[in-house]
Amino acid sequence: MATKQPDTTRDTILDAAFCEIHRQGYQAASIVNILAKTGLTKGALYHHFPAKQDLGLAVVDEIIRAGLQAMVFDPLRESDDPFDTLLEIIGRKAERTDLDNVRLGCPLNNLMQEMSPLDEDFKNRLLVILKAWQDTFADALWRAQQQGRIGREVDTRAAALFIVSAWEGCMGVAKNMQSVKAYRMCMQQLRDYVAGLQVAARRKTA
Amino acid sequence: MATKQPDTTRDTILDAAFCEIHRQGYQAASIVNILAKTGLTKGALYHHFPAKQDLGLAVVDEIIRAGLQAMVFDPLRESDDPFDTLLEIIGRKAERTDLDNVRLGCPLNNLMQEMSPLDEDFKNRLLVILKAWQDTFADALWRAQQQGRIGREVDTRAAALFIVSAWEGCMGVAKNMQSVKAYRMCMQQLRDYVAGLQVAARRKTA
DNA sequence: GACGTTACATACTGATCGGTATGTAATGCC
DNA sequence: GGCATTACATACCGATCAGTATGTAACGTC
Repeated sequence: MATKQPDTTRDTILDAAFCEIHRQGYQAASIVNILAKTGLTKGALYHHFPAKQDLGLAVVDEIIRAGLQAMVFDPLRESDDPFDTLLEIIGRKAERTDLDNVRLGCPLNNLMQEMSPLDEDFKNRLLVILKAWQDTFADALWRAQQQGRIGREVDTRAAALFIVSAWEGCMGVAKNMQSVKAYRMCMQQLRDYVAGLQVAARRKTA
Repeated sequence: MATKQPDTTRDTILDAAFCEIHRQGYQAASIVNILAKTGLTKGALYHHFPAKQDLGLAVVDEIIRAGLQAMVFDPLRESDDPFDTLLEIIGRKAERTDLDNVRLGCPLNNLMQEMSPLDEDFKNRLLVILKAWQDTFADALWRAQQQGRIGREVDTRAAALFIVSAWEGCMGVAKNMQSVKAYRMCMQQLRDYVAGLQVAARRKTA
């Protein structure tokens, strides 16, 4: 490091923190471990982040949320053919996920499971992402419905919530199995479910 | 406590440990917290369990696994009408789940997400439960298929894996939302998916 | 009813944690 | 080019952690 570059330093810490939190979870993530990866010291970290929680929340906002926004939310919102785009996103996600992704799981889901019952701030930040995800899917399904691609009887918000849930569930189970194959099999089932929305009226089973 | 009852003491510790782990996660679960709930001391705990990990694994085997066995696995395996029983289990689970259940989430899923990448012993024990779950569902679907209740084109093992995944995903997402309503909505979608297996041939979307 | 064993209680240890107080060098501004 | 201010580094602190060493009382066996 030639000179002082505070923005770069901050990003370095943020990236290392994301990595450590992704591997160990937030609570087990060690400040000294994070710093060891960066070659920096506590002075640098606590200059940019007042406390460990601020670092964790910054990871949520600036890495996890931003990543989902770029990979899923934006493409879907900007698509003129949201139904096919949704199917494509699910399929591509299944294809591109490798063993490392499966091993560590979804960062969003990991943090939700760990932190939601323990910390209100985390819960609220994560909830914003989750709602945005559900809203994005619900909007895509609603537009698909307007386009006549899926049946009018489909409850788009319920379906959107279910897709997000199943999506995270697939990753969670595959993570425990440490199996890319299981993940793809599971995501294929989800894809079939979504594809099935476009044809037949579902029987009422209440 | 009148006299010494080693089995009772062990169960007391085990129950308190389950509760603490369910609330805090395994790593954040504090031995002293567990003991504080029981009124016992470290001497008692480390007499019955050589290390914290043994306590955690005992919770997995003797509480989580045994609970699922009694609530889900056994009823489904013993049922002569596995398809309706499966639908009933899903519906009853959605009905009986209250805010406390949603807040803390599924103990199995919590531990899978937290411990699978970190500890081989935990991963393997949890994997046994997950496989048993998938196998139970797959067997139920297979028998339903033999009975002509669901279509011959259904991949029973893939569907079973998906049901388990979506089940856990519903609870995980509802946990973050802290919403029983969202959980029930999500589980209803899962129920619809399962119910949908019995009628139409799914279109191939490969 | 002595006696070895089981079932605990008490007191302590080293390691690690997040966080802080303080020092210092680079930077931007005039 | 002095001079605050920013951007770090270093050294340290109290709290908490899992685990252990030791003591002691109840128990089963004869």
